[in-house]
Amino acid sequence: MATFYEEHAKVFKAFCDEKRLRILELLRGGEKCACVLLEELDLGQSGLSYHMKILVESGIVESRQEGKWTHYKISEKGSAHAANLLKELTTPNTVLEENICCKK
Amino acid sequence: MATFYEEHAKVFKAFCDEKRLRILELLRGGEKCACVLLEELDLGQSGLSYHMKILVESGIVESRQEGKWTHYKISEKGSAHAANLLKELTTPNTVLEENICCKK
DNA sequence: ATAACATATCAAATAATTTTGATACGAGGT
DNA sequence: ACCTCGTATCAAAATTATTTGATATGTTAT
Repeated sequence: MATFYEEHAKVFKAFCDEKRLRILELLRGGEKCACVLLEELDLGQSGLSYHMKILVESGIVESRQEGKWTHYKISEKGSAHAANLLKELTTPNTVLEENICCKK
Repeated sequence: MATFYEEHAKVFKAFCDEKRLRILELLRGGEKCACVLLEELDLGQSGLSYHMKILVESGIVESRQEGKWTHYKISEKGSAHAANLLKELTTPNTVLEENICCKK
């Protein structure tokens, strides 16, 4: 199917998984480095890395490298984009098409 | 993991799948019955039913029975709830915790 | 250069989701 | 009551996502 469905789906993947929701909850408290997230979560190192990649690709989280550490935080821009997208996806189209259907 | 992560994840599952995004797009044009959706989509009858169930359970779509037909439309209430939730999940917590981390 | 550490990537195993076809259920028409 | 039609449910197969452990990459310190 067309590529922008994929793009949109990717954004919301951030919110579709319990582990990722937990991570976002932690990041609501401010920027955190991977080592801190690891301590708080029931996840192995590679598992965390996997989820962080999905979060970053969704645009909801941004990462910043500082020496050997990677810091993550919620992206305001990404969050705003997701919010706009959600609104768009659930708002009636301007085109007023009448649904003649199930004639009976 | 705790049950309200599941609840939240369920809401956004609506937007995580390309087929469902396509369905929502169709529903943006107004209420549609399953038979119409079936014509427009590359999906079998039971497949459509499967996705509609997920959409309804997310709260984003509501269904209405009319004789043997089921009509679906986007739920304003459900959409608003999702929008609020998204905002909540991406807005900094009030608690100003400082992250002493990676001391170096 | 080497060692130690933080994180990323890979591949295999496991689990969850989606698709598909068969069947069941409920409503309307005869 | 019986048949037909629209939709839902079920179970099996196919696909995709997640977890796990091993290894690779890049950074800093010695």
